[in-house]
Amino acid sequence: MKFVKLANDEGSSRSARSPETHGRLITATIDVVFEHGYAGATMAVIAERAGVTRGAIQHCFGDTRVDLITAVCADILERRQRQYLSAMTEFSQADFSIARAGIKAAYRDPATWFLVEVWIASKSDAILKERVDAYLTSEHYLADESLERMLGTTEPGAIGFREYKYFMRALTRGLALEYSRRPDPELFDRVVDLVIDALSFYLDRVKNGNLDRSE
Amino acid sequence: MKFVKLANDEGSSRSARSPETHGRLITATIDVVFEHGYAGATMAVIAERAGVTRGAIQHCFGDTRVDLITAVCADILERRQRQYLSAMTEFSQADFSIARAGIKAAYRDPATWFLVEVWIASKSDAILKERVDAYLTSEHYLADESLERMLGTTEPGAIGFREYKYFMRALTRGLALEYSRRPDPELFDRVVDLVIDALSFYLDRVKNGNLDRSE
DNA sequence: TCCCTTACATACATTCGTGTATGTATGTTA
DNA sequence: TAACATACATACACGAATGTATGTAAGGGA
Repeated sequence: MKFVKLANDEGSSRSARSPETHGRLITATIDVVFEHGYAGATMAVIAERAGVTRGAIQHCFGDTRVDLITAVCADILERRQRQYLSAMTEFSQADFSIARAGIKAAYRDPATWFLVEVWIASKSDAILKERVDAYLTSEHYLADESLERMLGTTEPGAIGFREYKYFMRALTRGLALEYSRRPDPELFDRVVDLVIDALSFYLDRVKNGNLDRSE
Repeated sequence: MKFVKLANDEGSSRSARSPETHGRLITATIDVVFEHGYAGATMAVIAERAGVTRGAIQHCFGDTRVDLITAVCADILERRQRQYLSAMTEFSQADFSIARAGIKAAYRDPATWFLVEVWIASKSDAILKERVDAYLTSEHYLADESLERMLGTTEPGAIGFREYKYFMRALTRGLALEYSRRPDPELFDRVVDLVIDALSFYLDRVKNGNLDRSE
């Protein structure tokens, strides 16, 4: 039987195509989950988005769907660890402007919502849960640690710091959810600005004991 | 063939049981979606949770799964409209303490997360989307209107009010997500308190032009 | 008391997605 | 240049969930 030539079959040589296919499958997976949800991210849909067939997925990431999802989670975590390390060397003195930029970057990143979708799905899929739980937990810790560094000036041991971290997580994920429905970065960036303004102002006053006339 | 007697077959008379079954199926659906996600909320699982068979669902809510989900959405919306109306008559003068209570109640309500799950699922299911979109939009408007009434003192027309509403939505949904993973009301209530404290304090100062020494 | 409607329970077919196996073409190396 | 490994494409079987149809029991009105 004859094999139809696909779009990615032009230009690059065959042997050099594997890493590219690998990368395209990962971004395709994230994008499809971002747009259609985990349940809508079928192997066939992902393969079509990447411009390959299901066989390519099998070859690159293993036989099962969970293998693919797990690989994508690992890739995201690895990327974020690198980002975190480079950010840490770049900013020696942490303050609110870094947290501001961090949240803005995080809620827009389809990978953020991808991880949420995977986590939700893992609630009803024991096999998936077993495979990805370590990655999700690591990302959780990474985000926490990152926040502690970004907000270092507000004293991690201080009262309310744990609530603070949970708030940042909830806000980021809530914005990621809204963003997946309605990608309006300008609006959501203004939301982040408003909230960070209020929080930094409030925390600054709390530290200095200037809370008179508050509601 | 012989029919096995089920648990709900004792006590109440047969004709009086329908409204009860109806209600139990609705709460079962919400709970199962809350715990297992939309994909994990199978007809069989929902029926088992409610203590009936799939036939009961068919009889009460129609032939398809979308019929059931739609009915639950309608029920939630109706209930929230009633809550909204009673809350509006109860509090003539709105302030931040009402918003505080409203968010605390909303993020804990499994129905909040149910609606988010349904909305996510509707992204990859055209038929579901067509049926529930009106309800989701109505709930959106209801929440917006409710917020405007609760925060009436901060002048809806003022700058940043739209950002304010989106923030409340993102926070509520983000907390609902965290809550579905880890039901720790005390922790999340403290998060709400922290944020509302900061926001009310900040907005109060903005109104009075007292923003010196802010970060 | 007979019939009819309500309120379910049960059974089966169809579909859709995955898991698995196998086929094909190209670069590479001996 | 022949064998082999890589990098995919294709085909099919199986299972789970849904959609659909039919069966059964109990209460109420004529």
